[in-house]
Amino acid sequence: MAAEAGVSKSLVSMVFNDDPRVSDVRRKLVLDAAQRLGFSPNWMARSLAAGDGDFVGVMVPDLANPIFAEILEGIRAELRGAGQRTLVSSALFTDAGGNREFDDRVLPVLRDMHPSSLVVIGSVPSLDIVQPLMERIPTVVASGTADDLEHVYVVRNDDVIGIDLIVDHLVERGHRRIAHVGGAGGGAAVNRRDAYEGAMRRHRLAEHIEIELSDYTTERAIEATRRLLTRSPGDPGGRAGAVGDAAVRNAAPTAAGTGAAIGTQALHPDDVRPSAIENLTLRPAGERPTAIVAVNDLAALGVITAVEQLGLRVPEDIAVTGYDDTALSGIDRISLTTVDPRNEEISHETVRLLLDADGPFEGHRERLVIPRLVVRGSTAA
Amino acid sequence: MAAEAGVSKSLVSMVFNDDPRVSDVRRKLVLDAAQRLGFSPNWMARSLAAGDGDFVGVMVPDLANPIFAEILEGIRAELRGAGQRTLVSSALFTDAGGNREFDDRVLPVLRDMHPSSLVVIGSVPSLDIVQPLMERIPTVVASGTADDLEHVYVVRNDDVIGIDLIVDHLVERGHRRIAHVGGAGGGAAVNRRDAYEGAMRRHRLAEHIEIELSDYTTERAIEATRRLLTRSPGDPGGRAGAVGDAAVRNAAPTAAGTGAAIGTQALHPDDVRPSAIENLTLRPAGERPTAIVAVNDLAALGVITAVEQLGLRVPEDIAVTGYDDTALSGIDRISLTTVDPRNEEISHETVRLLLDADGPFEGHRERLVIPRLVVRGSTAA
DNA sequence: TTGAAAGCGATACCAG
DNA sequence: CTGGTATCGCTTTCAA
Repeated sequence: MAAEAGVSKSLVSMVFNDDPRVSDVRRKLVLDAAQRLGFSPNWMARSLAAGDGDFVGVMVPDLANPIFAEILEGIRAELRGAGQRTLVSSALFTDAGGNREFDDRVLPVLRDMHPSSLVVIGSVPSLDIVQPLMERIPTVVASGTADDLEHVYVVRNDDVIGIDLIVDHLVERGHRRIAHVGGAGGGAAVNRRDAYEGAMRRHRLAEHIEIELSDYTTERAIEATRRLLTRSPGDPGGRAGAVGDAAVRNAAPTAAGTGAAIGTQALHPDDVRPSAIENLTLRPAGERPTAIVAVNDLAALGVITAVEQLGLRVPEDIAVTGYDDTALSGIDRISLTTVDPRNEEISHETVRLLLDADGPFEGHRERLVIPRLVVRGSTAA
Repeated sequence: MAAEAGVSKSLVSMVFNDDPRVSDVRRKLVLDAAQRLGFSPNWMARSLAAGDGDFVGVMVPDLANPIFAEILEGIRAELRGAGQRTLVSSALFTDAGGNREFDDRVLPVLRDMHPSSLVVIGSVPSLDIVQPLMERIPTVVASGTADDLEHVYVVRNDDVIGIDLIVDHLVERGHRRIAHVGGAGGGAAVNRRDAYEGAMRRHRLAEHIEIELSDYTTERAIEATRRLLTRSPGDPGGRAGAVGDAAVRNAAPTAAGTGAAIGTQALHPDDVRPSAIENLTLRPAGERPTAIVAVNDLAALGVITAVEQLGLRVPEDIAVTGYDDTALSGIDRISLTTVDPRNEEISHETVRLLLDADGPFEGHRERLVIPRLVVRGSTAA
């Protein structure tokens, strides 16, 4: 290559590194020769020698989750716009039990490639495995949590505001017995559950707080909703036993209880339709909730499914809300009232932070994006 | 590191490469020292020196598409099970116009990393950019097409069988005027359209062949269905003018016509609900199709939406089928009859081929997976 | 078996 | 601007 251009190795290197000290003549000489030979500098060698991969590493936990995919594409687009090279790595995998784990064969690769900064999408289990990396380069967690983690910036939507919008909306529509399906599965679930309780108290509806544990999946939400709305024959009056101003019932121990499956997408409700459904007795209309706030859209789908399988109608008998404003909720047949977490804004802020930063972040910071209520048919008057 | 263990550099290298020639004593010596120092060989340097990255590169076109995500996860799981390191790279991006293009900043990186084999998920535009790579290492395209491309193995479901299953099923249910929405957008669309025509002919229903052009998106399918089922006031009798045994009407030139958006997921039908819907007149019941075969599930969703917006019912007035058996179709509220392309099988075959191969493939081969019909409510009797 | 030396394909620094 | 040399962190060949 150096020979073809009739120049020195160093000059070639300088040209490809946009060194301002090379003359236009020489530059063209080198570039032309490169064109002729189809040469482009070996990225590995460069990265090895320079100690900087010159790219943004993006770690995404679960590509099957449309929310993460959406944020990912947003970030990639922004980064591209900023002239940054982006390498996506799914160093995470889901094992047989549905748990999410690091692939420790892939992680070292990412480290050795020397990303100049790091984006983690979603809450990752045991983020501390990437800790050494985060201490060296600017890292931001987009749409996830990273409690107490130093040197990390978190950009996410404000779940408290989002849930407030939902509850306010339902109360405005006249609902008082508003229940929550969610709370399990880590990540935003806890925030949303707390926000639900807070909003209910704010509206002086503390006595109607009712939480049925479910994670982000449609299946668990179906089960939770069934528990919420029925009373098994052998359990007469069981619902009346709630103590204090909050009735929290725990799910039977399932795989979901083991901190599994953050936002896993698994939508086949067919699989869980129980033949035992006739054995279940509905709670009386005057006692059961008239509205259910689901932790996310996928769970809301489960809620709707369960409600209808129990012979009730949405929204006439029970209003349902989701969270995330996934493509799902916009479908006519679903038409789900939900919260738009403004993922574009999250992507945008994430990239902005990354580009502004040089060197790792100091301390732990959070940037909260204001979400937006999207009213649809599932809460129609 | 070599110092810590009190051995030479080469010995360390040999240990980490599982060279059988090192003594157990020395091996333990090195491994212990590595443990103490938290050392692991630099992957880049190794790859640079050895000229082999020792990993499978996976290129995925569009992470927003749940089908690709599903196949990707399947492949990753299989590869992991086989002890292979997998690096996912989305060297593709979607530009402002919705077109899918290669990110030529990322591609060289993948090349320089020396993947030992390559998986391309979905049909990639201008696959020839990766050609030099494919000629060097075994490459298989999973669930996509790669016409005439040498040195490439293709694993995909058999669209002809899939569509045959669909049409057979509809005919069995008594349908005769069966239309098709699809044909545009590249990839499998053409196969499915041809298969539709073939199946119709086989059933002696050639005179009822009716194809309304749409790509894989919900939006285009809504538009196509509207065209299919209505006759605008200014176009009286226009439908009767079809010549020959096949009536193919072209979509008005839209962005979709430019070969854009293969399988893009964009499900917000809200955006396209036209105020002009009242101006449209339905084709008479005895003339319009009683069943619509959509090119995929996303499009089927559009078909359902359009049908219902026009005041017709699914399946009573018009039966609808999809393709792909995405999570969507399993939802109670949707309950779409569709074809399961058996993505697990595709993932499995893909990995098997990859592992069996050493060196690039000779010629161009295809492995067809037999799909499966999934009957649901959208074609209920 | 082991260890020393020569690359892999660049960058970085230095004197010219 | 040049050209030579050291370096990045490892593999590989080859003598000992």
